Amino acid sequence: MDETKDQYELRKKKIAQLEEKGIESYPASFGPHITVREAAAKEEGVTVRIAGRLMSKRLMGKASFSHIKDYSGRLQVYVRRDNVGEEAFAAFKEMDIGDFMGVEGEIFITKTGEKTVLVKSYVFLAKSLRPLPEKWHGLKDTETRYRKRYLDILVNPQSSDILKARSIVINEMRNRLLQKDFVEVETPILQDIPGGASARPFKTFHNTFGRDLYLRIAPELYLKRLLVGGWDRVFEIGRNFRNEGISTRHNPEFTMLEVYCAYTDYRYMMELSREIIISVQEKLEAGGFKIPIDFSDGWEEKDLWALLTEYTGTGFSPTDSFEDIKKKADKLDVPPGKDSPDKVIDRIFSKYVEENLVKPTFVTGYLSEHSPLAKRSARDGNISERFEIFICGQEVGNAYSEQNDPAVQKAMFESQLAGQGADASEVDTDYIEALEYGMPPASGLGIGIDRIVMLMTGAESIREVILFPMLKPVQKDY
RNA sequence: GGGCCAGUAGCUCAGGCGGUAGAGCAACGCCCUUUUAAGGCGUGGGUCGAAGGUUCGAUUCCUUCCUGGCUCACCA
Repeated sequence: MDETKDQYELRKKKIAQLEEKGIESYPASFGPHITVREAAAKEEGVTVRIAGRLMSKRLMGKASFSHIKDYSGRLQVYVRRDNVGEEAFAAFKEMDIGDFMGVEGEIFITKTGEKTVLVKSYVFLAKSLRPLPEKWHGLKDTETRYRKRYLDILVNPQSSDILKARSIVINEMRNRLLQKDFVEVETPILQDIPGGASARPFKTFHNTFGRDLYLRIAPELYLKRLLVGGWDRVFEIGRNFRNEGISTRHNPEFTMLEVYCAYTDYRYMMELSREIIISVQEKLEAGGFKIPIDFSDGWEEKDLWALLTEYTGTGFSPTDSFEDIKKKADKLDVPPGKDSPDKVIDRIFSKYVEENLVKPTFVTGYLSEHSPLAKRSARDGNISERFEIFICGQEVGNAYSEQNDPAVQKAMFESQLAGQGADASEVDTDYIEALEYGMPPASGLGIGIDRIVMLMTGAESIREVILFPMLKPVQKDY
């Protein structure tokens, strides 16, 4: 039989059959109803109206048990010929798994103790033309899970949970900051001078202005302009774009929280970051998530150079010359390459130290020449007032006392530019001018939200915590 | 970009050291009014990732390519 060849064709024909019977295959709405979760909480005998997707169907001649799923959960429904009538029951038998329906009926409890809706009437709400992934194994193919995320979150509860955790994380961060009197702002994503970090930007073009623009690599310089304007406590949660490698920890667009607080220095940000992360953990745990790490322990401050010395067994000091560092890198089997000293240090750090920083740790002691936007330490001009947060061997945050001296800032920009060569953009003179009007002393913090969600959910890949991660574009005939 | 692994039915997976493939779920038909991975009997469904090569013959062997995953390099 040709008709049975293709499930898709068959289901399309069912739409025509519905229309013949005068049943709309894609009606506009269902009307008042409650969620599946709410319905499941009702007592026996209560009449409920619910709507959702048909996820299973166990048909026994003249009756059928099925499960209906909406965003709040699943509930069993029991459709009996004697309750809905012969015609409606025949139509129900024609429904496919994946179709949407709305039902009205009475709550009862089955022999096996499952709360169920004894359906009195139902309406067809939308047709599904393609068969859903397998009910037991779900959808496993990684590529398909990312490309067709709607199927992944539909049939794989663990995927859905991780991505919902993300929403809780962001909300909790936002709420905490709002409670503390921070103002949430949105600054430009399209920028003509991409600044605030060192990374290669994405380039785009504005037709009316006839000029190149860049997708931001960080919002930092705009947020600090707000400090100049007297907005003393600001934060932004938003997307940054960096035109660099993709890995299990890097997506070209990722979400950052950046916070700035006037009249405080980087020590304030230690407290704030700790508070934010712990409250996020508590919020998730309250929502039933099991967090694999205890974030309440740790939060010790450790010196970069002491850590390097401890874990490599080689003495490191901030006063080491580039030659010294290269020699030590060589001994430690780290290719020094042609990079600047901070990159070599970073590489040694990644290889020997990072994995040991399991408990939340504030790493301090970063060289000021490689932290152009940070203030120098009053005690040691070589060192910046800066820390990075490491948890579970991953860098999740970066903070410093903000450089607000326009002359020093300008000099830092210029020397940084000189060191970059071909890749360099230009000095953001507009930003320097803003500083010249005066910026209060302030501290700033950036937290990578994707990575926090990874830590909180135990996700192995950043792609598990981003709904639609960047994949190579393909032309595929589905 | 380098290395390793993978791609077989809508989904989850077997298999084949060369003779064009199987299971479960899903689908189709019949039976079944408390099932829950419902059950029973029966049926259909595949350019075995793509293209070349070797061969009488390739899904299987070889080469190249595509896609993905992990990993290294670079970055957050």
